[in-house]
Amino acid sequence: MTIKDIAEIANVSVATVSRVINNKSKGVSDETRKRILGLIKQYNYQPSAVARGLATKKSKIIGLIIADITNPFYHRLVKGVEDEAHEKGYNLILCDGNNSEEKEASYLDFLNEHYVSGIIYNNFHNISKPILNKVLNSSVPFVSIDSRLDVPGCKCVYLDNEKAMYELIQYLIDMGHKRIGFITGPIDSYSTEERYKGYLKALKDNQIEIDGRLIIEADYVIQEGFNGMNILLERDTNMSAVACCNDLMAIGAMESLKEKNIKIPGEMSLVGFDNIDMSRLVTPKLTTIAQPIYEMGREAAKIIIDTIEGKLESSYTNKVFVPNLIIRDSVKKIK
Amino acid sequence: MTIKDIAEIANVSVATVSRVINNKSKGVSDETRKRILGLIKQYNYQPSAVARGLATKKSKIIGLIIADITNPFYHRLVKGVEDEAHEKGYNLILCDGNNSEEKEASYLDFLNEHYVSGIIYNNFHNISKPILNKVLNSSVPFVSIDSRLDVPGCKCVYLDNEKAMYELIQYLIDMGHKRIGFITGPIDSYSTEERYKGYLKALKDNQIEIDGRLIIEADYVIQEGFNGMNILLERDTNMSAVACCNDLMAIGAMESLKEKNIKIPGEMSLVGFDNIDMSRLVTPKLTTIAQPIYEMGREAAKIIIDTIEGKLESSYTNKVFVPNLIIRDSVKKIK
DNA sequence: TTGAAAGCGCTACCAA
DNA sequence: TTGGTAGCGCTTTCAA
Repeated sequence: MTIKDIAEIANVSVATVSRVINNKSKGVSDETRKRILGLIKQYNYQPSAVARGLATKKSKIIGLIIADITNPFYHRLVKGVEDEAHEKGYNLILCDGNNSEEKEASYLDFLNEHYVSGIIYNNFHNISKPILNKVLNSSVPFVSIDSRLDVPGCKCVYLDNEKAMYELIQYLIDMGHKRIGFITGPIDSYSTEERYKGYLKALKDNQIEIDGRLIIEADYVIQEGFNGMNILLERDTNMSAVACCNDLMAIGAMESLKEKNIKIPGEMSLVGFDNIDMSRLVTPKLTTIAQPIYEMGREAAKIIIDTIEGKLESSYTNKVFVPNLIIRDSVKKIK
Repeated sequence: MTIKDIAEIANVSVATVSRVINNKSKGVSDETRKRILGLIKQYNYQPSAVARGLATKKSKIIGLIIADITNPFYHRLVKGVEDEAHEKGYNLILCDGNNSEEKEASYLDFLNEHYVSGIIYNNFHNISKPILNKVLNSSVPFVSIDSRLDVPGCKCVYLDNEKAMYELIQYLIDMGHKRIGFITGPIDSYSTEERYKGYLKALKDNQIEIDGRLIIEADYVIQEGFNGMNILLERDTNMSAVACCNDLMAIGAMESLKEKNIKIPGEMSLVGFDNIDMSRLVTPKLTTIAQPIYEMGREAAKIIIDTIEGKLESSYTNKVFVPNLIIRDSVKKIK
């Protein structure tokens, strides 16, 4: 069933049918419109998105590239993007970049070949030159989530990560901790870098010496938190607390401590970042930073769609979200 | 940059260029082929998937509809589907049906309008008539995951859920439990139904009386496990163990028990189903059933692609995977 | 308000 | 081995 069939049945031209399926307000009489709508329903006609795409060079699709679908951080983000998109009549193609540049590139090509109308991008690492060039060349609206890009025309939505980590560390300090371990994510990433800054600044502002032996770079997965804590524990650093750059690593660190029968928070305090579901289900419940991740997803989708539809106010810059400290049971007050 | 541009630059016809981008083995001399390939690279030409789609009525896309991306059960499934698809040159459109028929329908339309070549489908509930009709009418290859459909031409991949639950309950019985609570998923679903059967059969085979007050129907999320356990606890049933139809609900049940200071497994044993990551991170670590979910995803993708490419052996029926009991710390042996 | 027709970028068939 | 070209299902411009 094509537009031509409907046109023939309705005894009108395809142009007229096209006008009604595209909801053009003028150019077709109410009577004709109603009749055609009826036929469309009756014959269950669905216009080919592919043919429309070819004719218009547009689609109602937005592509969402994320680093790893296995990471619980993304789920509410995806929901947020999807809910917003769906409400506005857009569909989502979700791509798991798998933290691989090759895979990201392949997805970017795929999205372009399908004339997607916009791309929302995320990665654990800073965006690489080749990838960025691909994006810039394709000239589809692009928003980056969870990192700040200094690229003209590219909007970003992210958390104030420096502030977040600063608050978290300040909390630890307020609880009496001075020797604070730090397990970071990959350091070549905007959000990690900012969190690192927050850590350093909090220590500095409290006149606490920075000790490189307390700092470990890891990779945002449970296993790496586990390994990181093991290494930290081997170094004789006299630390009383460890801050992890995400909850997953904090949970890994927790496993490491449990394995060694080190009591949390009795002998070691621990904090995470993200407030994933798991963080309140482990024992002890993890103190962490909540990101309004669902809202961030929605905002990203909103920006993309407004851009696509030419509705984005020219004054719009980036959107920075505010962190929220969630105090639970994994930190002990020490003298 | 279109095929026409390349053809002009190369001084050949578009037909020839088409032959080389489609890797047609014959019809192009090696020399011409090499030259065109060079040009394509040089000008960074990407054929329009949309135009190809229109011309061929096909795409290299397979659609994956899942019930809820928030459920950790799906992540490895998605990875499995994706890895297999990617290796074979297909791309994935991931759709979160959100357990809503309306949303599923809308995604199905979307996928059809984009000429996807195959659809992999999952849902917590049994597939509804309208949805099934949509699928059947569209005549794209269709495989159902995690449930068994008796529809001609539709292949299914799923776990032997009855056997799995039977083993789990038998294990509980072997550990001395007789009064065993059961928190099910939505009962109008193939996998849940099978698990229910397994529960009943295990009790029966061991001459244990079935008590309806021990059984609660819930909805596969943490909160429902929590509520379910609350209700079970209010009924004076003298139960010593509870089996949940997934880990998420078991974890919710665990929260309920902890809240009431009921020791696990000291005073109440608990088992889950799925072996999601979380199940080994909670305290106590959860005894559960592992599904080879990544492999199930791969298999589903393999079937779909083989079907698309006409390579599926006509003898192929459904693929049933074997469960694996994972014994951890949440069950106590009683006399 | 309506229709005719060109064109979107490809594929595939038929001829050369 | 190559090229010409109709056609895929739609949108959009121009004319009626």
